[in-house]
Amino acid sequence: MSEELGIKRQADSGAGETIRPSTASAVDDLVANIRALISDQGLKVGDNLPTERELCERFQASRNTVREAMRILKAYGIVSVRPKVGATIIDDRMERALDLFAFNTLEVSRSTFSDIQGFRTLLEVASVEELFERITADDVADLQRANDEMADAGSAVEASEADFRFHTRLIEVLGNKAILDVYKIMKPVILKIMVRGKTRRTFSTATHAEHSAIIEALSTRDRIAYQYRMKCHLEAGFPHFDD
Amino acid sequence: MSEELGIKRQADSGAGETIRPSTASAVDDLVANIRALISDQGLKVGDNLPTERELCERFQASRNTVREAMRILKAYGIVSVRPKVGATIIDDRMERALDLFAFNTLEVSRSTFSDIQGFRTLLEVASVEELFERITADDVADLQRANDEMADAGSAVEASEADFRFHTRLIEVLGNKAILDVYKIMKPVILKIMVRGKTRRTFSTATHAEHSAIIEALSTRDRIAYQYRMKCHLEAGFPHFDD
DNA sequence: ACGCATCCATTTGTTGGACAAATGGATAGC
DNA sequence: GCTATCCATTTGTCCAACAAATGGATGCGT
Repeated sequence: MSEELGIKRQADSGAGETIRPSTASAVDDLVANIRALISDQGLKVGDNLPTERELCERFQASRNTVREAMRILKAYGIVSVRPKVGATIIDDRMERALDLFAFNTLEVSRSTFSDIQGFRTLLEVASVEELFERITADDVADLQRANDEMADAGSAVEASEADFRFHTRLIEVLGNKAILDVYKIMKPVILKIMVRGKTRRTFSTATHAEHSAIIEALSTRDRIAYQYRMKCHLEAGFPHFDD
Repeated sequence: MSEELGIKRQADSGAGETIRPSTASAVDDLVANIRALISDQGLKVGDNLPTERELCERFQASRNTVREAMRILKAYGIVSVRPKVGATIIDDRMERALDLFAFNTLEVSRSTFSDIQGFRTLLEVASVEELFERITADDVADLQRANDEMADAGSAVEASEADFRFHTRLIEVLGNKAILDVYKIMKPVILKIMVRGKTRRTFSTATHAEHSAIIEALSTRDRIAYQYRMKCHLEAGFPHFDD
Protein backbone atom coordinates (compact mmCIF):
# COMPACT_ATOMS: atom_id res chain seq x y z
CA MET A 1 0.00 0.00 0.00
CA SER A 2 2.58 2.49 1.08
CA GLU A 3 4.67 1.74 -1.99
CA GLU A 4 2.24 3.81 -3.98
CA LEU A 5 2.92 6.81 -1.83
CA GLY A 6 4.81 8.93 -4.25
CA ILE A 7 3.56 7.70 -7.59
CA LYS A 8 2.18 10.98 -8.73
CA ARG A 9 5.38 12.75 -7.78
CA GLN A 10 7.78 10.37 -9.37
CA ALA A 11 5.81 9.99 -12.56
CA ASP A 12 8.34 10.05 -15.36
CA SER A 13 9.13 13.63 -16.12
CA GLY A 14 9.66 12.94 -19.78
CA ALA A 15 11.27 16.35 -20.04
CA GLY A 16 14.66 14.87 -19.28
CA GLU A 17 14.88 16.01 -15.68
CA THR A 18 15.94 13.25 -13.35
CA ILE A 19 13.64 13.22 -10.35
CA ARG A 20 14.95 11.06 -7.55
CA PRO A 21 12.23 8.86 -6.10
CA SER A 22 11.93 8.74 -2.35
CA THR A 23 9.69 8.09 0.58
CA ALA A 24 10.24 11.57 1.98
CA SER A 25 7.79 14.42 1.58
CA ALA A 26 7.39 16.23 -1.72
CA VAL A 27 9.00 19.31 -0.24
CA ASP A 28 12.06 17.46 1.00
CA ASP A 29 12.41 15.76 -2.37
CA LEU A 30 12.21 19.12 -4.03
CA VAL A 31 14.93 20.54 -1.80
CA ALA A 32 17.13 17.58 -2.70
CA ASN A 33 16.36 18.06 -6.38
CA ILE A 34 17.15 21.75 -6.29
CA ARG A 35 20.40 21.06 -4.45
CA ALA A 36 21.24 18.51 -7.11
CA LEU A 37 20.33 21.06 -9.76
CA ILE A 38 22.76 23.54 -8.25
CA SER A 39 25.53 20.96 -8.09
CA ASP A 40 24.89 19.44 -11.52
CA GLN A 41 24.76 22.76 -13.31
CA GLY A 42 27.68 24.06 -11.31
CA LEU A 43 25.78 27.14 -10.20
CA LYS A 44 27.87 29.57 -8.20
CA VAL A 45 27.20 32.43 -5.82
CA GLY A 46 25.50 35.20 -7.77
CA ASP A 47 23.80 32.91 -10.27
CA ASN A 48 20.03 32.66 -10.40
CA LEU A 49 17.78 29.65 -9.94
CA PRO A 50 14.87 29.10 -12.33
CA THR A 51 11.66 30.91 -11.43
CA GLU A 52 9.19 29.26 -9.09
CA ARG A 53 6.86 28.38 -11.91
CA GLU A 54 9.68 26.87 -13.95
CA LEU A 55 10.58 24.71 -10.96
CA CYS A 56 6.92 23.67 -10.70
CA GLU A 57 6.97 22.36 -14.26
CA ARG A 58 10.44 20.92 -14.09
CA PHE A 59 9.78 18.88 -10.95
CA GLN A 60 6.03 18.39 -11.31
CA ALA A 61 5.12 20.10 -8.06
CA SER A 62 2.65 22.77 -7.11
CA ARG A 63 3.81 26.27 -6.50
CA ASN A 64 3.12 26.10 -2.77
CA THR A 65 5.36 23.06 -2.53
CA VAL A 66 8.07 24.89 -4.43
CA ARG A 67 7.69 27.87 -2.14
CA GLU A 68 8.04 25.72 0.99
CA ALA A 69 11.19 24.23 -0.48
CA MET A 70 12.53 27.71 -1.21
CA ARG A 71 11.79 28.74 2.36
CA ILE A 72 14.07 25.95 3.52
CA LEU A 73 16.86 27.04 1.18
CA LYS A 74 16.39 30.62 2.39
CA ALA A 75 16.53 29.48 6.01
CA TYR A 76 19.78 27.68 5.18
CA GLY A 77 21.24 30.89 3.79
CA ILE A 78 21.73 29.33 0.37
CA VAL A 79 19.50 31.60 -1.69
CA SER A 80 18.18 35.14 -1.50
CA VAL A 81 14.77 35.69 -3.04
CA ARG A 82 13.50 39.02 -4.36
CA PRO A 83 10.35 39.81 -6.30
CA LYS A 84 10.89 40.10 -10.03
CA VAL A 85 14.57 39.15 -9.66
CA GLY A 86 14.05 35.62 -8.43
CA ALA A 87 16.21 33.36 -6.31
CA THR A 88 19.90 34.24 -6.29
CA ILE A 89 22.46 31.85 -4.87
CA ILE A 90 24.33 33.27 -1.90
CA ASP A 91 26.37 31.84 0.97
CA ASP A 92 25.11 33.25 4.24
CA ARG A 93 25.48 30.01 6.10
CA MET A 94 27.64 31.50 8.82
CA GLU A 95 25.11 34.21 9.54
CA ARG A 96 22.33 31.63 9.52
CA ALA A 97 24.27 29.49 11.96
CA LEU A 98 24.56 32.50 14.22
CA ASP A 99 20.82 33.04 13.98
CA LEU A 100 20.29 29.40 14.73
CA PHE A 101 21.92 29.64 18.09
CA ALA A 102 20.68 33.11 18.90
CA PHE A 103 17.18 31.72 19.03
CA ASN A 104 15.72 31.28 22.43
CA THR A 105 19.06 30.60 24.03
CA LEU A 106 17.84 28.41 26.80
CA GLU A 107 18.86 29.09 30.33
CA VAL A 108 22.50 28.18 30.64
CA SER A 109 22.90 25.10 32.79
CA ARG A 110 25.99 24.50 34.87
CA SER A 111 27.15 21.78 32.53
CA THR A 112 26.77 24.04 29.49
CA PHE A 113 28.62 26.77 31.32
CA SER A 114 31.38 24.36 32.23
CA ASP A 115 31.65 23.11 28.63
CA ILE A 116 31.71 26.57 27.08
CA GLN A 117 34.27 27.90 29.53
CA GLY A 118 36.36 24.79 29.00
CA PHE A 119 36.25 25.45 25.30
CA ARG A 120 37.20 29.08 25.80
CA THR A 121 40.05 28.05 28.06
CA LEU A 122 41.36 25.92 25.24
CA LEU A 123 40.97 28.75 22.72
CA GLU A 124 42.28 31.58 24.87
CA VAL A 125 44.70 29.96 27.29
CA ALA A 126 46.12 26.95 25.47
CA SER A 127 46.75 29.05 22.37
CA VAL A 128 49.31 31.11 24.24
CA GLU A 129 52.26 30.21 22.02
CA GLU A 130 50.57 31.19 18.78
CA LEU A 131 49.13 34.25 20.48
CA PHE A 132 52.42 35.64 21.72
CA GLU A 133 54.04 34.92 18.41
CA ARG A 134 51.55 37.07 16.54
CA ILE A 135 50.38 39.81 18.87
CA THR A 136 51.38 43.40 18.06
CA ALA A 137 51.23 46.72 19.88
CA ASP A 138 48.15 47.63 17.83
CA ASP A 139 46.36 44.55 19.04
CA VAL A 140 47.13 45.45 22.64
CA ALA A 141 45.89 49.00 22.07
CA ASP A 142 42.60 47.66 20.69
CA LEU A 143 42.21 45.38 23.69
CA GLN A 144 42.80 48.32 25.99
CA ARG A 145 40.16 50.29 24.15
CA ALA A 146 37.58 47.50 24.36
CA ASN A 147 38.29 47.14 28.05
CA ASP A 148 37.78 50.84 28.70
CA GLU A 149 34.56 50.84 26.69
CA MET A 150 33.34 48.04 28.91
CA ALA A 151 34.02 50.09 32.01
CA ASP A 152 32.22 53.09 30.52
CA ALA A 153 29.20 51.13 29.33
CA GLY A 154 25.82 52.34 30.50
CA SER A 155 24.19 48.99 31.05
CA ALA A 156 25.13 45.42 31.83
CA VAL A 157 24.13 44.38 28.30
CA GLU A 158 26.35 47.03 26.72
CA ALA A 159 29.16 46.07 29.04
CA SER A 160 28.90 42.40 28.12
CA GLU A 161 28.99 43.35 24.44
CA ALA A 162 32.27 45.15 25.08
CA ASP A 163 33.49 42.24 27.17
CA PHE A 164 32.78 39.92 24.26
CA ARG A 165 34.52 42.34 21.90
CA PHE A 166 37.60 42.17 24.10
CA HIS A 167 37.77 38.40 23.86
CA THR A 168 36.92 38.35 20.16
CA ARG A 169 39.71 40.79 19.50
CA LEU A 170 42.06 38.45 21.29
CA ILE A 171 40.93 35.50 19.19
CA GLU A 172 41.40 37.61 16.09
CA VAL A 173 45.09 37.80 16.83
CA LEU A 174 45.39 34.10 16.13
CA GLY A 175 44.59 34.84 12.49
CA ASN A 176 42.48 31.70 12.19
CA LYS A 177 39.13 32.27 10.50
CA ALA A 178 37.72 28.88 11.51
CA ILE A 179 38.30 29.58 15.18
CA LEU A 180 36.97 33.12 14.92
CA ASP A 181 33.80 31.92 13.20
CA VAL A 182 33.17 29.33 15.87
CA TYR A 183 33.74 31.93 18.56
CA LYS A 184 31.20 34.20 16.92
CA ILE A 185 28.66 31.41 16.72
CA MET A 186 28.99 30.90 20.45
CA LYS A 187 28.37 34.59 21.05
CA PRO A 188 24.78 34.32 22.33
CA VAL A 189 25.70 31.72 24.90
CA ILE A 190 28.85 33.55 25.95
CA LEU A 191 26.88 36.77 26.38
CA LYS A 192 24.40 35.00 28.63
CA ILE A 193 27.27 33.73 30.70
CA MET A 194 28.80 37.19 30.91
CA VAL A 195 25.63 38.91 32.02
CA ARG A 196 24.78 36.31 34.60
CA GLY A 197 25.88 37.18 38.07
CA LYS A 198 27.34 40.47 37.00
CA THR A 199 26.01 43.92 37.58
CA ARG A 200 27.18 46.98 35.72
CA ARG A 201 29.36 47.71 38.69
CA THR A 202 31.08 44.32 38.49
CA PHE A 203 31.98 45.00 34.87
CA SER A 204 33.54 48.34 35.66
CA THR A 205 35.54 47.05 38.60
CA ALA A 206 36.34 43.35 38.90
CA THR A 207 36.09 42.37 35.23
CA HIS A 208 37.90 45.51 34.13
CA ALA A 209 40.73 44.77 36.54
CA GLU A 210 41.01 41.18 35.33
CA HIS A 211 41.22 42.33 31.73
CA SER A 212 43.83 44.89 32.67
CA ALA A 213 45.95 42.19 34.26
CA ILE A 214 45.66 40.13 31.07
CA ILE A 215 46.70 43.11 28.96
CA GLU A 216 49.59 43.77 31.30
CA ALA A 217 50.81 40.19 30.84
CA LEU A 218 50.52 40.54 27.08
CA SER A 219 52.51 43.79 27.09
CA THR A 220 55.32 42.36 29.16
CA ARG A 221 55.20 39.13 27.16
CA ASP A 222 54.85 37.09 30.30
CA ARG A 223 53.33 33.80 29.15
CA ILE A 224 52.90 32.28 32.56
CA ALA A 225 51.19 35.38 33.92
CA TYR A 226 48.92 35.53 30.88
CA GLN A 227 47.84 31.93 31.26
CA TYR A 228 47.24 32.33 34.97
CA ARG A 229 45.30 35.56 34.64
CA MET A 230 43.15 34.35 31.78
CA LYS A 231 42.39 31.06 33.49
CA CYS A 232 41.31 32.83 36.67
CA HIS A 233 39.24 35.27 34.64
CA LEU A 234 37.36 32.49 32.86
CA GLU A 235 36.79 30.61 36.09
CA ALA A 236 35.53 33.68 37.93
CA GLY A 237 31.94 32.94 36.93
CA PHE A 238 31.78 29.44 38.37
CA PRO A 239 30.33 30.42 41.76
CA HIS A 240 27.27 31.79 39.96
CA PHE A 241 26.36 28.38 38.54
CA ASP A 242 25.73 26.15 41.49
CA ASP A 243 22.52 24.37 40.66
CA MET B 1 0.72 53.87 -0.10
CA SER B 2 3.11 51.36 1.31
CA GLU B 3 1.95 52.22 4.79
CA GLU B 4 -1.12 50.17 4.10
CA LEU B 5 1.02 47.15 3.42
CA GLY B 6 0.38 45.24 6.56
CA ILE B 7 -2.94 46.64 7.65
CA LYS B 8 -4.77 43.40 7.32
CA ARG B 9 -2.01 41.63 9.20
CA GLN B 10 -1.76 44.05 12.04
CA ALA B 11 -5.47 44.58 12.37
CA ASP B 12 -6.20 44.39 16.06
CA SER B 13 -6.61 40.79 16.96
CA GLY B 14 -9.13 41.60 19.61
CA ALA B 15 -8.52 38.13 20.97
CA GLY B 16 -5.73 39.46 23.17
CA GLU B 17 -2.81 38.24 21.10
CA THR B 18 -0.16 40.87 20.60
CA ILE B 19 0.87 41.00 16.98
CA ARG B 20 4.02 42.98 16.42
CA PRO B 21 3.72 45.29 13.41
CA SER B 22 6.61 45.35 11.01
CA THR B 23 7.77 46.06 7.51
CA ALA B 24 8.99 42.50 7.00
CA SER B 25 7.04 39.83 5.16
CA ALA B 26 4.04 38.15 6.74
CA VAL B 27 5.99 34.92 7.03
CA ASP B 28 8.91 36.54 8.84
CA ASP B 29 6.49 38.30 11.18
CA LEU B 30 4.81 35.01 11.86
CA VAL B 31 8.13 33.34 12.68
CA ALA B 32 8.88 36.15 15.11
CA ASN B 33 5.42 35.85 16.63
CA ILE B 34 5.73 32.10 17.08
CA ARG B 35 9.16 32.54 18.62
CA ALA B 36 7.66 35.07 20.99
CA LEU B 37 4.82 32.68 21.71
CA ILE B 38 7.32 29.99 22.68
CA SER B 39 9.23 32.36 24.91
CA ASP B 40 6.21 34.02 26.48
CA GLN B 41 4.46 30.78 27.29
CA GLY B 42 7.68 29.22 28.43
CA LEU B 43 7.24 26.24 26.12
CA LYS B 44 9.91 23.59 26.53
CA VAL B 45 11.23 20.73 24.48
CA GLY B 46 8.46 18.14 24.15
CA ASP B 47 5.61 20.65 24.35
CA ASN B 48 3.31 21.17 21.40
CA LEU B 49 2.57 24.30 19.44
CA PRO B 50 -1.04 25.15 18.53
CA THR B 51 -2.31 23.54 15.34
CA GLU B 52 -1.76 25.28 12.02
CA ARG B 53 -5.36 26.44 11.85
CA GLU B 54 -5.22 27.80 15.38
CA LEU B 55 -2.12 29.77 14.44
CA CYS B 56 -3.98 31.08 11.38
CA GLU B 57 -6.72 32.50 13.56
CA ARG B 58 -4.46 33.68 16.32
CA PHE B 59 -2.18 35.66 14.03
CA GLN B 60 -4.63 36.42 11.23
CA ALA B 61 -2.66 34.68 8.53
CA SER B 62 -3.51 32.17 5.86
CA ARG B 63 -2.58 28.55 6.27
CA ASN B 64 0.07 28.74 3.54
CA THR B 65 1.77 31.57 5.36
CA VAL B 66 1.66 29.57 8.57
CA ARG B 67 3.09 26.56 6.78
CA GLU B 68 5.98 28.56 5.31
CA ALA B 69 6.75 29.87 8.77
CA MET B 70 6.69 26.34 10.14
CA ARG B 71 9.07 25.24 7.39
CA ILE B 72 11.54 27.81 8.64
CA LEU B 73 11.23 26.60 12.23
CA LYS B 74 11.66 23.03 11.00
CA ALA B 75 14.74 24.02 9.01
CA TYR B 76 16.11 25.59 12.18
CA GLY B 77 15.61 22.32 14.04
CA ILE B 78 13.26 23.96 16.52
CA VAL B 79 10.10 21.97 15.86
CA SER B 80 9.23 18.53 14.56
CA VAL B 81 5.93 18.28 12.71
CA ARG B 82 3.91 15.10 12.33
CA PRO B 83 0.44 14.61 10.90
CA LYS B 84 -2.27 14.42 13.53
CA VAL B 85 0.24 15.06 16.32
CA GLY B 86 1.17 18.59 15.31
CA ALA B 87 4.33 20.61 15.88
CA THR B 88 6.43 19.47 18.81
CA ILE B 89 9.25 21.61 20.13
CA ILE B 90 12.65 19.93 19.82
CA ASP B 91 16.26 21.12 19.80
CA ASP B 92 18.03 19.70 16.79
CA ARG B 93 19.96 22.84 16.08
CA MET B 94 23.32 21.13 16.16
CA GLU B 95 22.24 18.55 13.62
CA ARG B 96 20.79 21.31 11.46
CA ALA B 97 24.07 23.18 11.65
CA LEU B 98 25.80 20.06 10.45
CA ASP B 99 23.42 19.88 7.51
CA LEU B 100 24.06 23.51 6.84
CA PHE B 101 27.74 23.01 6.26
CA ALA B 102 27.47 19.60 4.63
CA PHE B 103 25.81 21.25 1.68
CA ASN B 104 27.99 21.85 -1.29
CA THR B 105 31.23 21.96 0.64
CA LEU B 106 33.42 24.06 -1.56
CA GLU B 107 36.85 23.00 -2.59
CA VAL B 108 39.24 23.38 0.32
CA SER B 109 41.77 26.16 -0.20
CA ARG B 110 45.19 26.15 1.39
CA SER B 111 44.17 28.86 3.83
CA THR B 112 41.08 26.93 4.88
CA PHE B 113 43.17 23.82 5.29
CA SER B 114 45.67 25.74 7.38
CA ASP B 115 42.92 27.22 9.56
CA ILE B 116 41.16 23.92 10.12
CA GLN B 117 44.33 22.05 10.94
CA GLY B 118 45.35 24.88 13.26
CA PHE B 119 42.03 24.53 15.00
CA ARG B 120 42.45 20.77 15.26
CA THR B 121 45.93 21.23 16.64
CA LEU B 122 44.46 23.36 19.38
CA LEU B 123 41.73 20.81 20.10
CA GLU B 124 43.82 17.67 19.89
CA VAL B 125 47.32 18.75 20.87
CA ALA B 126 46.90 21.66 23.25
CA SER B 127 44.25 19.76 25.20
CA VAL B 128 46.83 17.20 26.27
CA GLU B 129 46.51 17.84 30.02
CA GLU B 130 42.76 17.35 30.14
CA LEU B 131 43.07 14.41 27.78
CA PHE B 132 45.59 12.49 29.86
CA GLU B 133 43.64 13.23 32.98
CA ARG B 134 40.51 11.58 31.63
CA ILE B 135 41.53 8.86 29.22
CA THR B 136 40.83 5.26 30.19
CA ALA B 137 41.85 1.85 28.85
CA ASP B 138 38.43 1.55 27.18
CA ASP B 139 39.05 4.76 25.29
CA VAL B 140 42.38 3.47 24.04
CA ALA B 141 40.77 0.20 22.97
CA ASP B 142 38.15 2.11 20.97
CA LEU B 143 40.85 4.17 19.30
CA GLN B 144 42.70 1.00 18.40
CA ARG B 145 39.53 -0.43 16.89
CA ALA B 146 38.84 2.67 14.80
CA ASN B 147 42.40 2.65 13.57
CA ASP B 148 42.19 -0.98 12.50
CA GLU B 149 38.87 -0.38 10.76
CA MET B 150 40.55 2.38 8.81
CA ALA B 151 43.27 0.03 7.64
CA ASP B 152 40.69 -2.56 6.61
CA ALA B 153 38.43 -0.10 4.79
CA GLY B 154 37.57 -0.92 1.22
CA SER B 155 37.71 2.58 -0.18
CA ALA B 156 39.34 5.91 0.52
CA VAL B 157 35.97 7.33 1.55
CA GLU B 158 35.35 4.53 4.04
CA ALA B 159 38.87 4.91 5.34
CA SER B 160 38.46 8.63 5.89
CA GLU B 161 35.22 7.97 7.77
CA ALA B 162 37.14 5.66 10.09
CA ASP B 163 39.93 8.22 10.31
CA PHE B 164 37.42 10.83 11.39
CA ARG B 165 35.93 8.38 13.87
CA PHE B 166 39.37 7.94 15.40
CA HIS B 167 39.76 11.66 15.98
CA THR B 168 36.18 12.13 17.14
CA ARG B 169 36.67 9.36 19.68
CA LEU B 170 39.70 11.20 20.96
CA ILE B 171 37.76 14.43 21.32
CA GLU B 172 35.02 12.54 23.13
CA VAL B 173 37.47 11.77 25.91
CA LEU B 174 37.54 15.45 26.81
CA GLY B 175 33.92 15.13 27.91
CA ASN B 176 33.07 18.54 26.55
CA LYS B 177 29.87 18.58 24.50
CA ALA B 178 30.51 22.02 23.04
CA ILE B 179 33.85 20.96 21.62
CA LEU B 180 32.48 17.68 20.34
CA ASP B 181 29.58 19.43 18.60
CA VAL B 182 31.91 21.88 16.90
CA TYR B 183 34.14 19.04 15.79
CA LYS B 184 31.16 17.26 14.28
CA ILE B 185 30.11 20.41 12.45
CA MET B 186 33.53 20.55 10.84
CA LYS B 187 33.22 16.95 9.69
CA PRO B 188 32.54 17.63 5.99
CA VAL B 189 35.57 19.87 5.67
CA ILE B 190 37.79 17.53 7.67
CA LEU B 191 36.72 14.60 5.51
CA LYS B 192 37.64 16.53 2.39
CA ILE B 193 41.02 17.22 3.86
CA MET B 194 41.49 13.58 4.78
CA VAL B 195 40.62 12.24 1.37
CA ARG B 196 42.76 14.71 -0.48
CA GLY B 197 46.17 13.46 -1.38
CA LYS B 198 45.53 10.09 0.17
CA THR B 199 44.95 6.83 -1.54
CA ARG B 200 43.52 3.77 0.17
CA ARG B 201 47.04 2.52 0.50
CA THR B 202 48.18 5.64 2.32
CA PHE B 203 45.44 5.13 4.87
CA SER B 204 46.42 1.53 5.52
CA THR B 205 50.12 2.31 5.86
CA ALA B 206 51.27 5.82 6.71
CA THR B 207 48.13 7.11 8.44
CA HIS B 208 47.65 3.84 10.28
CA ALA B 209 51.22 3.97 11.55
CA GLU B 210 50.81 7.58 12.70
CA HIS B 211 47.68 6.69 14.61
CA SER B 212 49.43 3.72 16.16
CA ALA B 213 52.22 5.95 17.39
CA ILE B 214 49.62 8.27 18.93
CA ILE B 215 47.90 5.35 20.65
CA GLU B 216 51.26 4.12 21.90
CA ALA B 217 51.97 7.51 23.45
CA LEU B 218 48.53 7.50 25.09
CA SER B 219 49.08 4.02 26.51
CA THR B 220 52.44 4.85 28.01
CA ARG B 221 51.13 8.22 29.19
CA ASP B 222 53.91 10.04 27.44
CA ARG B 223 52.65 13.58 27.00
CA ILE B 224 55.58 14.89 25.03
CA ALA B 225 55.47 11.96 22.62
CA TYR B 226 51.72 12.37 22.20
CA GLN B 227 52.00 16.05 21.37
CA TYR B 228 54.83 15.44 18.94
CA ARG B 229 53.14 12.54 17.17
CA MET B 230 49.79 14.29 16.90
CA LYS B 231 51.35 17.50 15.65
CA CYS B 232 53.28 15.66 12.95
CA HIS B 233 50.18 13.71 12.01
CA LEU B 234 48.10 16.84 11.53
CA GLU B 235 50.84 18.52 9.54
CA ALA B 236 51.36 15.55 7.28
CA GLY B 237 48.82 16.83 4.78
CA PHE B 238 50.44 20.20 4.19
CA PRO B 239 52.50 19.18 1.13
CA HIS B 240 49.25 18.41 -0.71
CA PHE B 241 48.07 22.00 -0.47
CA ASP B 242 50.62 24.11 -2.30
CA ASP B 243 48.58 26.42 -4.47
C1' DA C 1 -12.99 -7.82 31.49
C1' DC C 2 -9.47 -7.98 28.07
C1' DG C 3 -7.32 -8.01 23.55
C1' DC C 4 -7.96 -6.98 18.79
C1' DA C 5 -9.40 -5.12 14.50
C1' DT C 6 -12.07 -1.41 12.58
C1' DC C 7 -13.73 3.10 11.98
C1' DC C 8 -13.66 8.06 12.62
C1' DA C 9 -12.30 12.70 13.60
C1' DT C 10 -8.44 15.56 13.55
C1' DT C 11 -4.24 17.28 11.69
C1' DT C 12 -0.79 17.82 8.41
C1' DG C 13 0.54 17.36 3.19
C1' DT C 14 -0.31 18.79 -1.47
C1' DT C 15 -2.66 20.89 -5.23
C1' DG C 16 -4.77 24.57 -8.16
C1' DG C 17 -6.29 29.02 -8.84
C1' DA C 18 -6.66 33.89 -7.88
C1' DC C 19 -5.12 38.48 -6.90
C1' DA C 20 -1.78 41.94 -4.68
C1' DA C 21 2.80 43.96 -4.48
C1' DA C 22 7.31 44.84 -6.11
C1' DT C 23 10.46 45.83 -9.70
C1' DG C 24 13.48 45.77 -13.89
C1' DG C 25 13.03 47.11 -18.39
C1' DA C 26 10.60 49.20 -22.27
C1' DT C 27 8.32 53.23 -23.87
C1' DA C 28 6.89 57.87 -24.52
C1' DG C 29 7.42 62.74 -23.82
C1' DC C 30 10.27 66.70 -23.17
C1' DG D 1 19.83 62.57 -23.97
C1' DC D 2 17.21 62.44 -19.80
C1' DT D 3 13.27 61.59 -17.03
C1' DA D 4 8.75 59.99 -15.92
C1' DT D 5 5.42 56.57 -16.92
C1' DC D 6 3.71 52.17 -18.07
C1' DC D 7 3.99 47.20 -18.53
C1' DA D 8 5.25 42.47 -18.16
C1' DT D 9 7.28 39.34 -15.06
C1' DT D 10 8.09 37.43 -10.62
C1' DT D 11 7.40 36.79 -5.91
C1' DG D 12 3.96 37.30 -1.76
C1' DT D 13 -0.35 36.08 0.22
C1' DC D 14 -4.80 34.16 0.43
C1' DC D 15 -8.60 30.75 -0.29
C1' DA D 16 -10.72 26.33 -0.93
C1' DA D 17 -10.49 21.62 -1.61
C1' DC D 18 -8.96 16.96 -1.20
C1' DA D 19 -5.36 13.21 0.04
C1' DA D 20 -2.71 10.93 3.59
C1' DA D 21 -1.49 9.85 8.13
C1' DT D 22 -2.62 8.73 12.74
C1' DG D 23 -4.25 8.79 17.64
C1' DG D 24 -8.19 7.60 19.87
C1' DA D 25 -12.88 5.78 20.14
C1' DT D 26 -15.83 2.10 19.08
C1' DG D 27 -17.44 -2.38 18.76
C1' DC D 28 -16.71 -7.29 18.60
C1' DG D 29 -15.40 -11.86 20.09
C1' DT D 30 -13.57 -14.58 23.55
